[in-house]
Amino acid sequence: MGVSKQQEARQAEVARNDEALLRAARRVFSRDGEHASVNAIAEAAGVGVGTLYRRYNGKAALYERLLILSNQQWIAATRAAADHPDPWQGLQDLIVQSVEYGQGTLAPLRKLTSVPAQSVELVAAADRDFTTLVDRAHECGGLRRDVTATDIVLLIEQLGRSPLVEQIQELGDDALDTQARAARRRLIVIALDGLAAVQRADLPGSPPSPRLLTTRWKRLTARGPGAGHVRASRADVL
Amino acid sequence: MGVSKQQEARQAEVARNDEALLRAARRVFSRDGEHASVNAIAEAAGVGVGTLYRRYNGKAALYERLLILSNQQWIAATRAAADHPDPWQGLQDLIVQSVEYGQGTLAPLRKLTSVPAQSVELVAAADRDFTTLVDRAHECGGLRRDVTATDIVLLIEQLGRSPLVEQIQELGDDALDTQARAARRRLIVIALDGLAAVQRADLPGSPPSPRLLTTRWKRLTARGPGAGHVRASRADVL
DNA sequence: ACTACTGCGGAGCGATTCACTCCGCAAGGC
DNA sequence: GCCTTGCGGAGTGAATCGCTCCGCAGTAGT
Repeated sequence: MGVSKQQEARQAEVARNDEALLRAARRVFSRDGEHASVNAIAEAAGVGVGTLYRRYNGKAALYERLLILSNQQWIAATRAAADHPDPWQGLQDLIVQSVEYGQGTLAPLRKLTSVPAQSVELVAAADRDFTTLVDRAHECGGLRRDVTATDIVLLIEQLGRSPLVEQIQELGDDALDTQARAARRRLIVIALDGLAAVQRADLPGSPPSPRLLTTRWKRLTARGPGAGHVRASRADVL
Repeated sequence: MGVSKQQEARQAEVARNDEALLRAARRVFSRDGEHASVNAIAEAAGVGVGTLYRRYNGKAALYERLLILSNQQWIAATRAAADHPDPWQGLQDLIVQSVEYGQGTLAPLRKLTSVPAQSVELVAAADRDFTTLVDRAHECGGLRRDVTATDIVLLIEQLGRSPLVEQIQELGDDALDTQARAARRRLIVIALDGLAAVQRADLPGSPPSPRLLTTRWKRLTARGPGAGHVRASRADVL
């Protein structure tokens, strides 16, 4: 019954694999929608498909697990926001947090599974809390009055999927990834400023490099020597 | 050589088919990215695949055509915006127009084809015009100073793909589609207000119906009688 | 009435990709 | 030496892919 240090290390590795799987699954499901394939998920997680199927009964089960986690995130985030002394600041934090988590990005896959009934009532309650929070943000003078809770939910969904971040993620360059996320953060702040009733703070970080618009068109796999030069241009795509 | 009225009517129908094809192709490519299939495009356009292949050599050729049209839209839009007497208003119009056109949404398919060289230089010139426009919008006091041209391009791409609009489009309900687009328009205005240096106008239209969040989960095809009732809930997906 | 022509839908083709199974391997415990 | 645990990925039939091609409907010409 004793648990050796090796066993602990092994279990830790298992847990890391599991987390990588869930993270990769969320990314691929979000990016590819109903066309997401288990092979793509396993590859993105850096594991074999066998590992995926040892933990989940199939694609639908994995998706359902992600749904539950996402619901939990929403419930926890609304609760935390409601506890914030300043409703408007609490709402802003909630928006940033939810956008960066990708709240709402799993939507197009609902054909895969039906609702996990275990959390549907909790989510409904969280939605009510959220509406209350929006009302309080109105009353405290922080949130502009012509914006509704529905507007904000739509805004979160709208910002959750970022073409820039998704495309740059495929390049696998961590530094670039950080830049892309920082660039999106600026967009979020712009939107938040659009939500504000009054004053305005500076945009965070330094301005995004225009290279962000071109670097992502680089090929993932360098081909033979001499053919590796690819002119990147926004004109490639639009 | 005389052209009869029937022939004219026939050609008009052909032209309508062609436009439906392009419109559907843009929608499907934008929604499904690299997983977009020609069958899906033809079905969305309401034509057979044969009709698609009579006009285009293949998927790549169709995509390339869309790229060229998109480039032309960008070139024309930047030119028009540069001609606007008020740079800030011209920029705002450009943003709204480009977002609703879906400028930037074809990006993930670049593997299909290489750049259509015919317009790459024109696009580069349009990009320069755009940067100039942003500078002028800064100088005239309309655009907040810490926002760059890159920020705005990213913003256009970010708002171009709308989960709400895409999902509701699949329902095929025109009235609902109009509502969804109006709701997105509000998000655009919120973002534009976040870009503004000073004052602020009211959000356009009436607030979006919360039903927008649930209606889109309805099944597309009603099943047998008695099984048609589907509880729609945001909890289904997040 | 008959033929020629045009634009069309979609059945069908081989090739590819899908979700999923299963087996051999590596590494530590006993 | 043998068992257990966790793993990667080749292999499976089924489904879907891009694309071709044929039969059909409607009109013009004779």
